Amino acid sequence: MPAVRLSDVAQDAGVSLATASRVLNGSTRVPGKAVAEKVQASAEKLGYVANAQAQALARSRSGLIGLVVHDIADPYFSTIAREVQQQVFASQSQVLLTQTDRELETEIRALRSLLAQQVDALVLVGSHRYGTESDAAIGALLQGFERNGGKVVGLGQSLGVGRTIVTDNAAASHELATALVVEGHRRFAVVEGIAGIPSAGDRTGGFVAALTEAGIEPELSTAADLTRDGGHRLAERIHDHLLTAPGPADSPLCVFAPADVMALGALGELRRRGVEVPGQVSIAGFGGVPDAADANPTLTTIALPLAEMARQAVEWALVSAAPEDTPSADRPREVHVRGDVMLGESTALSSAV
Amino acid sequence: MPAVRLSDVAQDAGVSLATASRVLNGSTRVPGKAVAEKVQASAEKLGYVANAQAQALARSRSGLIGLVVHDIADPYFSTIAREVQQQVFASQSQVLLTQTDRELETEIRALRSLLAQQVDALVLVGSHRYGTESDAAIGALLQGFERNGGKVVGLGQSLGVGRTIVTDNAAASHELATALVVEGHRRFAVVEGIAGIPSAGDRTGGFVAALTEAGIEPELSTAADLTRDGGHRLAERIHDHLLTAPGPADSPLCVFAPADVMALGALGELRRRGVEVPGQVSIAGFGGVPDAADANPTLTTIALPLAEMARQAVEWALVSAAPEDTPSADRPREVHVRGDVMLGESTALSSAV
DNA sequence: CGATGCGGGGACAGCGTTTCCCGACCCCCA
DNA sequence: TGGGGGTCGGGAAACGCTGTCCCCGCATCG
Repeated sequence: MPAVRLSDVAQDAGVSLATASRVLNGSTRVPGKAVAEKVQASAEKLGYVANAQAQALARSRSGLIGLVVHDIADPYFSTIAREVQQQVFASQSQVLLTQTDRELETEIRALRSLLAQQVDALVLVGSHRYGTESDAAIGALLQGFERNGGKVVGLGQSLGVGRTIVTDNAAASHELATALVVEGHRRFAVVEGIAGIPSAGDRTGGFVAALTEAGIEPELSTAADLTRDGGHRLAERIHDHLLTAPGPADSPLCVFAPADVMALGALGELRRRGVEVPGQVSIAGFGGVPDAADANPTLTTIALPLAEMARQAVEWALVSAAPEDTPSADRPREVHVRGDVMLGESTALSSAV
Repeated sequence: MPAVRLSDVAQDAGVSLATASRVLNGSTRVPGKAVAEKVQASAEKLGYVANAQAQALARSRSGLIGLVVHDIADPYFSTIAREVQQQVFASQSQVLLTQTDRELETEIRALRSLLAQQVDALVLVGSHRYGTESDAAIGALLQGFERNGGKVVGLGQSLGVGRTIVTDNAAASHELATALVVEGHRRFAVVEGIAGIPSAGDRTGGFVAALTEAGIEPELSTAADLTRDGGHRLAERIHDHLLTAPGPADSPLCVFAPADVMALGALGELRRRGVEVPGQVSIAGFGGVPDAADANPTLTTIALPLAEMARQAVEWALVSAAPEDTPSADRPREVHVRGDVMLGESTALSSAV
């Protein structure tokens, strides 16, 4: 009835606990072939499954990786999560999934429980900027974790602790805005930065900076969540704005949503409201989720190599804690990935259609 | 340097290990107020975080829930996963995420590791049908798990073990097909059942059955993965088929993809190939993911209450193992959820446009 | 032929908690 | 004032496994 333990196997095989353990796990000491086979047979027969908790306790290594995302239903995060889980699983470890909902409190709770679970490493995707006043608690948790031998990998932006895979949000958005202006866009709407989510702010910031350089000021800046539903809300605002400020008929309003899922939501809602995209409104996103390429119109966005980023993160998360020596040359603290401007149909101008 | 242990706290507070444990966890015995506060203070001061592994070992309850999905990047699964994680986390437990990639071997490995982690419950989403020859291994694992007090919840179809939240795939698809025929569709293409994924087969099966009742035979049946990319492939086949069998101009070919993500992928690829949807081709999916409503054209699909299903699953997964008595009346082994036919623009007929 | 290795197996002490059991103390009632 | 019941804190034994140390026996070398 109760699960079969290692001692059961050892007894069945007529060997000691130590020997059974050595056989069934990758110990440095390899037992004799005959004994090994006997143990294997017993384990098989009894259906032995090692108790990972007990192993973790004894080894002080849990084989657990904590993954922290804002919202797993967002394709940006789920695309990354997919790859992370696969890689981690391939390395005999497990992924503990947590979501923050973009709430600082939730994130702290999540980190606390991950630490309690003795995760070997933490992969934080699209997180807050640590080191600022408000989230000192998180910074402290992370630093304590690292000091105790845990590995921290940030995906999307710098953490001030651990290693990070960063995209230059501002630069990419700058590039995107420039491209759009070059294409002929003159009227813009952006999403206001969201407190605690600097990456979104950086994106909007870079975008606006490029506009400023081109002598353009966004005619609308509105706040909305970085979710599909936030996109719906954004679309409402756009729609309302268009009623009061239709502008020249041949000049569509170009909307920049700092997350693809938001842009996709906006696309849907705009269409529901009878707004033509492209045509009356252009829209661009950020992230390069697979959905963007299949959308109608195809979504203009910044394409990030999400799978590669995830792989890099896992690689870092899984390196043996041993070589803690040279964090400089061949062991960079930070890697930059480029986001490529992908001009889709969603920002096409009528002259170009 | 090493993490602070309970004994450190006890020592700092000048109490015994037992007392400290009682204070810092919801024990039945409540220690004296003065002592409790002293312990709390010490814990706070030292930054004590309980070692969940050790607790699990001592309590023989890990607080871990194993979530098994085919592909977390599929919005169907990620929508469910979102809700599952939230609910589980709200109950102080954690989610261990695994993906099967629709591979039986991978699923077995995943289950094995989840069992090794001593998960309290298993939530299997869109899994295989157990009890058949090929996956007897999985059935055995699951039954052994349940016998040892683990809870098993299947989401999407019956497992033959544990409790399940089922949708009548065949009936819903039947209804969908009927609705499409009523709308005036006469030419159909379906996706062949995929070995090991009965739910997809059931869906196609129900769909085809309804067609047969209407005296219609699908003119194309093709195999493709239940993924976005499978949808792309499906679109290729459709496109090729249309070249050889264009059919009457006013009668579009209606394609049924047994997963929304597949339908969405097909939508994108068809458009890329210059096929009009609706118009030349109609397309319907299954699942009712949020993306379907924002798509252009909006996707005809069977809308499932994904969030509710997830909540029910977690509720079952978290019930205390105690009341193992009445699996009949108020504790049903199975709950059925209805899928609603949502007719979207993707299957609109020109006469109806 | 005796000493020295070495390979292979076993005993045992943890790993950090929980929990059972026991003893001490206090309060109340007789 | 003494005894009984109830409360509250501590000691210690698990929980299932790993890893260190030790021991035994055999082969090899001097």
